[in-house]
Amino acid sequence: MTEYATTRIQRKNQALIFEAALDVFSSFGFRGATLDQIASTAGLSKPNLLYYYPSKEAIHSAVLTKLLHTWLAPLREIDENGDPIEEILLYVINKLHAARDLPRESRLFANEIVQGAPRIKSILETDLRHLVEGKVKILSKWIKQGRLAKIDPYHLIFSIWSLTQHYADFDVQVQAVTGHETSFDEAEVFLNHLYRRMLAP
Amino acid sequence: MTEYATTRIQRKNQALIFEAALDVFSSFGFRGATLDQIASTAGLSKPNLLYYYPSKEAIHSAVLTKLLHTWLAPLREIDENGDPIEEILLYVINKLHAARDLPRESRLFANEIVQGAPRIKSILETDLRHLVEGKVKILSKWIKQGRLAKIDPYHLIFSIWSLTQHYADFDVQVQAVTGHETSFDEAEVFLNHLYRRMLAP
DNA sequence: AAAATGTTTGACCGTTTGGTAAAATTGACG
DNA sequence: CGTCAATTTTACCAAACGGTCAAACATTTT
Repeated sequence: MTEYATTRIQRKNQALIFEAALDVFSSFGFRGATLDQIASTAGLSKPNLLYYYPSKEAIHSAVLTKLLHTWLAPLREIDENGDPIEEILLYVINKLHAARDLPRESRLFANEIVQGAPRIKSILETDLRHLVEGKVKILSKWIKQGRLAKIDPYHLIFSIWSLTQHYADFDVQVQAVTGHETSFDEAEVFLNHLYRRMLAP
Repeated sequence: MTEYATTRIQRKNQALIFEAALDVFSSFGFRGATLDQIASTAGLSKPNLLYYYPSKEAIHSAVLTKLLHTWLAPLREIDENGDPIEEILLYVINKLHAARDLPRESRLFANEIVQGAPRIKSILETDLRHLVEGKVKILSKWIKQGRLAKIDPYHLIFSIWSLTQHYADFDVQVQAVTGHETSFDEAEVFLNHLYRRMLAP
């Protein structure tokens, strides 16, 4: 580790740690996760874990920052030149699929944010805020052009986040209430109806 | 405490503990909360706290079960004999106001559920499930009568939960993105538009 | 006021937790 | 193969944690 290049072993173990940390942090939150748990999930000893990352905070921070980009990717794809309703619906469906395919990532952020986002608040206030601002401008333009219903664009984005991530973050509740595995197909039909109806100018 | 009647001091301290526990558990989750923190928030010593409740689990459980009823009250109010859309919108607005006025309660459950609801799963699978089942029947009837758009009633209820609780549970994110205190008035306008549009038959 | 009951506290305990030090082991490479 | 760096392990530490106990203090009851 004194050199700058990463060795084969480093790459392997960092990948193991990343997977394990994502698993454990997303299941139990920062405080609820323990280094022993992450270490044993990764198949390493605790001191070996701390050979790669200096602290629990460092692991958590590394996982969060690495995933933030992935997590925000669908929003970036909203295209100013596309059809307003189809662009938004594409975003909705992409987010829904992300909730289905990446539930750990969703819960990782949910855990962090529901507890006040102490470790990523600054990122939310800068990167996320700027990204949203840019997309809000596009949405506002579409509304002004009469191509979209007159709705608050911020709340539109919040609604997409909450409706899609709900299926990942509160999956236990969804399953407890319905009595069966969450049907993302049903959810897709529902959200499709909801957004087409509400967005029509 | 050997008698069954509660004394003046017991009532006072139990109220203090309840408030403190709600504060701390809703902010940090079960694992993240500590007895010392709850005790000092309540203005009591830790052994004194444990004089009233036998364990941390017991405090958490007491708070959860006591609040569950309050938390589910708005759903109970959906009236079979009312106007479908107005009944649902009343529920939406009631839930939104609950998110505004009782954010700690919202986060308490959010924290619990996002981590797999280990301590209330059985309640979700029985009480909550039965309650929702009853309301789903009403919604289904309304749909069959053509008084409501053809949507999945389960997902309709999930959508209301997620859209309203989002403003309490992910408030830091909402504030980080908008740059100002959450406007529940704006949210109300938005949700009113959303549900009227999507529910119209 | 004395007795009985209810309440509070300080001192303490065992376990878990995040983290460290140094020795032992493994791997890379001329 | 030998050497040096990279990796892993064993043993350990201090702090924080949930919880206990017996003694001290209040309050109510007789």
